[in-house]
Amino acid sequence: MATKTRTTAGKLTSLEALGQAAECLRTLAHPHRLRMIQMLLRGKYAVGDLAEACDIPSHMASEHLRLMQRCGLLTAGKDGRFVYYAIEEPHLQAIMSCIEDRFGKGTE
Amino acid sequence: MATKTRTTAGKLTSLEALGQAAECLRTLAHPHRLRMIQMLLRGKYAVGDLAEACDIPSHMASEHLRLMQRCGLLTAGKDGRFVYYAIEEPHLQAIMSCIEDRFGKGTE
DNA sequence: TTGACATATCGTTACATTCCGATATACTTG
DNA sequence: CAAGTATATCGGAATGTAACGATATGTCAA
Repeated sequence: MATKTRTTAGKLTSLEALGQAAECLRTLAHPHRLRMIQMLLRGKYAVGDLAEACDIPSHMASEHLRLMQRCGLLTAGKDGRFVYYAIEEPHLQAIMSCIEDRFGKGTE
Repeated sequence: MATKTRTTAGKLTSLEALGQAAECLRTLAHPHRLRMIQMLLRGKYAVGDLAEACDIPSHMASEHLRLMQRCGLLTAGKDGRFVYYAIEEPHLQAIMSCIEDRFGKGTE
């Protein structure tokens, strides 16, 4: 067997916990969902606004938002006939910063 | 249509770029691959070590590592009959910190 | 060269996800 | 109440992904 070179030790996160993390990351890993998160990190938008920004029908936006809500990434709140989702997971800002740093914030 | 409340403005990342980001995140989003990355952030391990830590056959570890290499997350280097993968994407440390912060580093 | 080991690739099967049209619910206004 | 709008849910078709056994390549040591 090969050489194990321990440097910074410390316990590893359990595979079970990593499974939960993987579930969140998989939910995050969709271009339309990423755009919705990027928008919600910056302002307040209803489902229809997010759908329009992604160029998809609003019933599909609704499903994407539901998935993210189920993972605890977002929360939902009604205002009249509009539904506003908001960022719940605080680490989303850091992760989005990584993405913007690597893939660009949009050509100014 | 609903009210758009612009707060912090700035251009949005293109859907194309977000598609690439989503591809990377999808590759990341697997418990065994997350464990491999967590280990490689801390030390040097060969394929067999990573496979053993994930309790999977080494040919499957090899495939996971290949996927991560294709996304530019890892690089590979041979040493004799061993192959050592190493972190290439610098943001992996920040993302793993988010995961450890939310899901735990392992019970001490 | 032979045998043992480390890693990689191939082909298949089972399962999950995405997308879409159709339909349903909820709220507002006339 | 009826009509219009915003959002949500359902069912199926197409596609993608994970896991596995079998097999292949490459390296070392005798």
